[in-house]
Amino acid sequence: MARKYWLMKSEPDAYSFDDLMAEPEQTACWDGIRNYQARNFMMEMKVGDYVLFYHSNAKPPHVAGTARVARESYPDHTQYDKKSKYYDPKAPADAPRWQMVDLQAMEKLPRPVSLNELKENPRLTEMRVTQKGQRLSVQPVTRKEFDEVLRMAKK
DNA sequence: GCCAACGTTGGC
DNA sequence: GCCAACGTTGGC
Repeated sequence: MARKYWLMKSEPDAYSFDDLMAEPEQTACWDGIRNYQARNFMMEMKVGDYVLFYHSNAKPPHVAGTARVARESYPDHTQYDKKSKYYDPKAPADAPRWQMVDLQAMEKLPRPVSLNELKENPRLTEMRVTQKGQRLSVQPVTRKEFDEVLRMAKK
């Protein structure tokens, strides 16, 4: 089965690529996704898929690094944690509503690639993150798009 | 801080 | 099932 490629957003003030790099084994669970479309994409992920780690709400917003899927989707424990801001009182105890994956950091990009650069690159016009009003925090990208972002980071 | 775009909720 | 109200995302 061919590897798939994804883009995942995080606000660096909340959790940055460097934070992921600093984790034991550079690996962490991606909890807190509370959007069905984003969750469904995570449930499609397989170990070894590659991820562009995108910093939203940054100045400017940018792709910061790459990661790989280290564990396929499993229930997000924060939905049952009343002290968590991700607590979901409607999640049935026997049927988890929300799932997460584990991500392992791979490489920090040689330089960040800004959203504006992505928008200006004619090869990336189909990328969802470059399209207006596209807020989805987990989105598929093509291999060509993934490779193109890496190529841009090396110039 | 503003606000457009979008998703969710809940009354009817 | 419709849709207004509301909440969130996230660029600017």
